[in-house]
Amino acid sequence: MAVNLKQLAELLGLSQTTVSRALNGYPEVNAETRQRVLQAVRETGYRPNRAAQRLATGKAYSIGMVMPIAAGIDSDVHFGEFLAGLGEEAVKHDFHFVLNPSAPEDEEATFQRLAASGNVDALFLAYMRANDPRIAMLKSLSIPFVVHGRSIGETRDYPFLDIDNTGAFYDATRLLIQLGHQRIALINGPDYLTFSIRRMKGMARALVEHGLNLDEALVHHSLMTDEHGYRSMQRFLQHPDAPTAVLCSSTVLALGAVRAINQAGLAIGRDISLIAHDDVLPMLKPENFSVPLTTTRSSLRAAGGRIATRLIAGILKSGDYPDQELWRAELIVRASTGPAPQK
Amino acid sequence: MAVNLKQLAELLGLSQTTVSRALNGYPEVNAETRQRVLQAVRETGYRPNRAAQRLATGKAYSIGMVMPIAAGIDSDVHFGEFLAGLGEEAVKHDFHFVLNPSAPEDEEATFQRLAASGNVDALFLAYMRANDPRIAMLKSLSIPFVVHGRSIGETRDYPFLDIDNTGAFYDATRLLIQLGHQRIALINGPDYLTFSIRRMKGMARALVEHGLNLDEALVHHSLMTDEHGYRSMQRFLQHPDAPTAVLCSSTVLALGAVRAINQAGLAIGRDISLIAHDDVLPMLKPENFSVPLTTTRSSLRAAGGRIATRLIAGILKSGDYPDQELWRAELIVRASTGPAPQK
DNA sequence: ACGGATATCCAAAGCGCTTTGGGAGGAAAG
DNA sequence: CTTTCCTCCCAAAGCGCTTTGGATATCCGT
Repeated sequence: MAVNLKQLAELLGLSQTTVSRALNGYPEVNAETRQRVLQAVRETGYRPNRAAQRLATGKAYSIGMVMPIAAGIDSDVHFGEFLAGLGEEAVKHDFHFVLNPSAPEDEEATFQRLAASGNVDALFLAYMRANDPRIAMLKSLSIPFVVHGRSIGETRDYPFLDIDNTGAFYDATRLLIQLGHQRIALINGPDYLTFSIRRMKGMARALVEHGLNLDEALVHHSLMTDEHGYRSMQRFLQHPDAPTAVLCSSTVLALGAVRAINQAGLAIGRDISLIAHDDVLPMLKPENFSVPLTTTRSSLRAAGGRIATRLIAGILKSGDYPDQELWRAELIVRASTGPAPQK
Repeated sequence: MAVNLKQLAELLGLSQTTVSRALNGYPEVNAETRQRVLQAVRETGYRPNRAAQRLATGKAYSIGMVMPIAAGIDSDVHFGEFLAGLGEEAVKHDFHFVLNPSAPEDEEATFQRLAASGNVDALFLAYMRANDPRIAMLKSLSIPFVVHGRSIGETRDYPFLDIDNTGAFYDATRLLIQLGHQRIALINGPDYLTFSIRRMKGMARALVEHGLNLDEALVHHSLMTDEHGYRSMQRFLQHPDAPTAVLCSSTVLALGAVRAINQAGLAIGRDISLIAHDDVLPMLKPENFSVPLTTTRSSLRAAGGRIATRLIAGILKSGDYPDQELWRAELIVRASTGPAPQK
């Protein structure tokens, strides 16, 4: 049924060499011939056999990732969404995954095994922590990798894709300050992850620039579940000098926060303003909240896709992508932010 | 660095044929010779090249799965845990994954593409629903598969691994009845998934056998998050004729339920009894609950591993595993169940 | 002692692709 | 008109494994 290179070459009256070259973009083939080849590919539905390519090129055509087995990580919506982006893109290029579950303490060994197995061409790393030791490890492994996020307190000489968390929360905070808010709270992700650290930093910077200070009592760190959002918000509302605005590190947290606010009988956007970071989770759209949410937006799925793209391009040496990318998050103002209520 | 078959054969003064046969368990090789070969493998650390094996055998050495992109599925802890089991086992045998994210409406096409790609030797299916159309689809695809769970209202002629959900909740319910409980509630998973359906059935059966009835007001279906557990339990407690015992379909649900009970000032195991189904999530152990939880236990991770094992054995035609398995869940009595309180 | 099993082993032919090392033919250069 | 240089194409050699189709040697019964 499926044709192979040899048959395709015969069909065209060409040699396998030429057909192979035409397909792989080598220069020493006539433009017209190349067109004929491409046309024939379309007609026959020819797809190169990956196993043969692997054997011939020594490439594995697959990317490895260590799946962390730890509380609140593999389990969370955000991970699934990111994985979806990665998977979508990988499948397009007919790339495989090697998913290696590993407890944090074995991670190092797992990476090494994976790299040594010859079964993956590249590795992927996420959930960056401050001074993350895994980066040095990966560098020593002589296998390409991309990290999602950035470490803190490390040299910056490794490939990454991150969003400008500092900038996003700086912008969000400044918007709130401009609206007159003085008491602003933060419901953040786990405190050891760098994105949380940076978001808090962005917020603090904006406050300081406007002569305000970050009140530590108004900052909560936790796994990003709706439950934690609910509890944090409840506690904030009980605070003697309750905040008039709150930043959430995820729409999932915001979900819980909104619930707490409603329960307290307050009006979002009037009594209290809310801005959430939106990872663009398909089942949780900020515009569908009862009061549409002002957000800093950056798609996690897109990030997953982009990382796959870069990893694959790196393996195939096709296309040229920047080694380090910092995506800006868009600040999208909706109804959940309004002027600070008068005392 | 790494030796290949040829080198290994030379080293041993044998032909590649013989070495290959020795390794793959063919009979036409002297026992002593085989030992020598195995010894040499140990010494050299020889590992067959998977790409070459793929090419020679036509097998892909990888298993495909469609990752559902839908609310409360890919996102949940249970999925992660299951995936971990699958991944662990697959990696042991040096198998790959092809993770194909897909929205429910494209699932069919995704499966077909995956099967046709020649990139996977077997498929895996989960989140069974009643009358699940995907089973007939997979059967028509002429590619081996195993489903996790069972459909309802379908012929039973397909390979599956399921746990005896009916039995588990039957047992749990009977225990509660024996303890004198008459009003028993159920906090269940989504109502369209077969495990939920069966658990409710098991519960109903036990009740009926003891002259009791399932009160529909005491049954909630929802995604299995701690939040939903909390809310359901809260509502049950407000019920005019509140239950004295509750079954939860997951320890995650139980987490929320326990919170609601504590908040209401009730004592677990005395004022109200609780039994949860325990998927053996490493970060949520029933014995670590403030009042250790009585559970029906069956490890999700083990199920993932077992499915990988079966799939792999099927591909390799090594080992003989039953085509259909129904695992019993163990009823483990801890402190959360006690005699029904006197009115 | 001999034909025929039986037990072990081997050479060689693929699997489908990439890549090396030319070769033919025409254009540009001398 | 020869020499050199491109341009475009091809034959063939792998990549590392499995598997077919024998070989060779041993051992059996008769």
